Amino acid sequence: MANCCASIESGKGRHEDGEPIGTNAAGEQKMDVAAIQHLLLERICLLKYKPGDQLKEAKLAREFGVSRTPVRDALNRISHLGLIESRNGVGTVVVGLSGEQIQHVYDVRLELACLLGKLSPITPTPDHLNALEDLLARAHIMRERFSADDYIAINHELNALIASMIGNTILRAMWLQLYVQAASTWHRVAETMGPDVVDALIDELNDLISAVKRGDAESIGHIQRVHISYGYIKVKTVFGI
Amino acid sequence: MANCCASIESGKGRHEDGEPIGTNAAGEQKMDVAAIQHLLLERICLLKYKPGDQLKEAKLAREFGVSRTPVRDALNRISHLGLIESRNGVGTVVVGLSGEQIQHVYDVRLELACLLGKLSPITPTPDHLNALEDLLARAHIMRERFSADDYIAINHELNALIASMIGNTILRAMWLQLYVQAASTWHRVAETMGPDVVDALIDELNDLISAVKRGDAESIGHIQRVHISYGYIKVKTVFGI
DNA sequence: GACAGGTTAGCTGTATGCAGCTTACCAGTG
DNA sequence: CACTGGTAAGCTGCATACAGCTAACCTGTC
Repeated sequence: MANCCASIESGKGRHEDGEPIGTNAAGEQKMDVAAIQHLLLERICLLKYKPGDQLKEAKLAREFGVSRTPVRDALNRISHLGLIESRNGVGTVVVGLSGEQIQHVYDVRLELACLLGKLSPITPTPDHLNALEDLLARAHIMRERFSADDYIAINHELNALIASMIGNTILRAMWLQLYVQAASTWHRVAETMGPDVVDALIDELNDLISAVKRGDAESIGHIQRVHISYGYIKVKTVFGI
Repeated sequence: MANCCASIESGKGRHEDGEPIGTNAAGEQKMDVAAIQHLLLERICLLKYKPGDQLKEAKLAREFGVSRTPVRDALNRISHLGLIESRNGVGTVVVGLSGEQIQHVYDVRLELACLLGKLSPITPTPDHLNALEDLLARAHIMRERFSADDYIAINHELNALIASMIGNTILRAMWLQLYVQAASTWHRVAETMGPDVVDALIDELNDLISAVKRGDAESIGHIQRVHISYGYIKVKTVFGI
């Protein structure tokens, strides 16, 4: 889970990869395209790759123990999200969405949240409840001692949990897509905000747990909407929109 | 526009492509990945490729005058739509969405339609009006003498026109994605329905023209919603949902 | 004639070499 | 010292050969 040896070079510091920096060269097992795709997206969401970072096909290929082809395939499959951009002769860079695009993403997320409970929601199971309470416990721990990485991880898992309650497969796919598009921005904002965001997260988790206990799937979307709106305001402040 | 020599083999008839059937071998100019991607999607929407058809990378590569690599890239970039499926050793086939998936697509489309006028719509220009009136004229001509291909083409262009009035780029992308996902199904239904659908299309175009003349961007989404609902009912009848 | 098993054709997945394009770097000149 | 021009390194885009897999076909047998 805690993969700390991302194959990446940040911004300016072009320090000529001298082969084995942190990557245990032959230690990685072969991954297929789907796994690579998932991993790359996760690294973008979790800020292991930040806007401006350069994703080099050859280096990723070495890390994953495959050739450039599967890596290229994975990059192509996530290209439609607008989070990476490949330019011939230059490289493939992670791009941050423009202020306008962020606004568009959030505007749509606010509207889609209301649909979560409307379009064939999945009734939460005890597993869902347990997962939520686990996240709440972790959030409480973090309240004592803030960690941006932990906050990001909890937020990430929470989103996956919410998505698993969306019965409409198309809506779920869009929900996940919008999350991915917003995640990098929001997490960078949350980093700068510090512990303040934890309280909001705890409030949200408490609301969600309460709704799940009542079996009130309808409310989950609206709780999400509140949380998204909260994040939107913070994002707007930082970006001066 | 009227490209009638699609590189494709339908269903069973595996008639051993003997090189030059209808494809002017070297006549095609080189296309880049984006163009190939656009063309493939259009062919799926316009029923040049129907569910069950096999898209062979090598054959497409020959048609477009490139190697398999750009074709594979294009296929990868549209794979997230769920309209094609590649299986090792078998081939890449066009897949029709399941009944449930169609339902999900239409349920979301109905909701998104209401947002068209809500999230930063673009005020229609005289160009939009002219385009709509052109489509209406073509629809009236088709009323005399029905042509499934013409109906499909008009519907296709209309959708692009509507999309061009969506200011929120994210919403526009989703709108286009949902159209592509629904297009193949709806157009196959429309084929079987025959001339009946033309009257509905004319009604819709008249409503849209009226709204555009009033400068009523808000209404466009709701007119779309009515039209989508009309199609949904027909689709449900055919698919017995 | 029906059926079982091997064989073969053909497809996608992968690896790899080459071409084209950018950019950083460095030497030469004012 | 500032600036310009050339050069080289490195990246993605593309082409191609090969490996692995699947399914259809054909032959031999009962």
